[in-house]
Amino acid sequence: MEEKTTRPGPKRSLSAEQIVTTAMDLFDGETPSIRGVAARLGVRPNTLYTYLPDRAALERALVDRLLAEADPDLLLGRRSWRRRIEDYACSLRTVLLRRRGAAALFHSAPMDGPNAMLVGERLLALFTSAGLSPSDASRATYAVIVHVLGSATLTAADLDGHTEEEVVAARQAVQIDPELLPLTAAAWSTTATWNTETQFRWSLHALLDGCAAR
Amino acid sequence: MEEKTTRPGPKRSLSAEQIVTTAMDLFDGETPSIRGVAARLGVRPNTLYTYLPDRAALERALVDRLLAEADPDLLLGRRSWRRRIEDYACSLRTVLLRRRGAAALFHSAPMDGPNAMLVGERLLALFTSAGLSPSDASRATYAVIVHVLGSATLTAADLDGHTEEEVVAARQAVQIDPELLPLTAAAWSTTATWNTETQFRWSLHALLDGCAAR
DNA sequence: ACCTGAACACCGTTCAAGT
DNA sequence: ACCTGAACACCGTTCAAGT
Repeated sequence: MEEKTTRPGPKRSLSAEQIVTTAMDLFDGETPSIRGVAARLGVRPNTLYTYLPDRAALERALVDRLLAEADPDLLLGRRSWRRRIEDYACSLRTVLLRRRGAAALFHSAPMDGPNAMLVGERLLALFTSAGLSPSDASRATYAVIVHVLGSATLTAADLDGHTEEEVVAARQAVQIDPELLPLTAAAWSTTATWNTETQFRWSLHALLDGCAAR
Repeated sequence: MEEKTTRPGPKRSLSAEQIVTTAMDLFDGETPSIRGVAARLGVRPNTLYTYLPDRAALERALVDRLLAEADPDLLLGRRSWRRRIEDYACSLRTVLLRRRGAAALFHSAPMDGPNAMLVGERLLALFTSAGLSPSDASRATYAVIVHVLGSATLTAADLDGHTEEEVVAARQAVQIDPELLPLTAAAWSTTATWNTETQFRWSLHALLDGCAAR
């Protein structure tokens, strides 16, 4: 009677949770594949279909895990509403950059899991406390989500396993013809740092300024 | 002597341009595949490797075509700098939503083609005209790019072939428990419209406000 | 110089069969 | 109830061979 973990079923050697956990350890530049996860678990690919309807279900579960890994509690506490949003946003960015291929998941899987809803609720609370109407708070919430995911995805693609320093150095080395693209050439030292946390914070800051002004 | 199209080579039945053009017509929810493009051209998959080094090259070419299709000339003219940015941004969003699977391309392929550079230069000019320093103009440019691509990608995933109206109606129908998520429940009528052009314009507007305040 | 046949190492998914 | 063997319909890519 003590070994009933979730349901009576006794023969079950796996679980959906275990599959998702295994998949979380398999990020390496690609989204974990059904066959890859099965191989890691020492099982045939089609075995996973006992626990998951399809690959999309795995992806949705991974999305929710990643949101939790960034620690939604960073949205609580007594720091300013802006600080709390920035802290969670940076944490999520870090999580998505550490697990290569994680950012891309958010663009094929809907964010409707429990952690997504929790993060949404807390962002709404923060924007409401900043004086926004419920409707504007909702719009601001999505604006922040778009920024974090869009930025993390582009940066993940650009890093592609290299460090931030390497990528910035490589971009700095590019020569822009000042005849053809004068402004691009003039601003290139900044443009070379587009995929850094500094840029991420700058644009998030600008976005929050614009939202707060509503 | 009149049939030399680009180079002397006489036997060549294809060209990289033709391959990319064929791929442009093949968007349907997935990124066009090497094998799919080859089949459409009535040729074996490996034939394409005569013209393209790999799939990544095809994707980079498609990204630049899509940027051009949105019409970078919308960034010119005598409308206000904000209007011009919003017009091009909305146009690019429309292009990316019309060609299903197009938005996802931007997250695997670098934006370093001629049209990407042109769009960048023009955005820099607009932000400079708004009073930003070269460095801030560069940061604002990337913030806008992140917003447009992030937003278009999330919306493309959410639409998945359905119309905006259908998706909004489906989200409106979702019931949120006001005990568990009071703010989410209260703001749900707005949250249901996250993937609309109205939301897109709202958050772009907020972002531009924040950038202009620098 | 260009195109192909054949192969390699992958995918997600289905379905009938075994235990 | 769970797992598997075998198969299906796909991928991108390589390489030796044909023209």
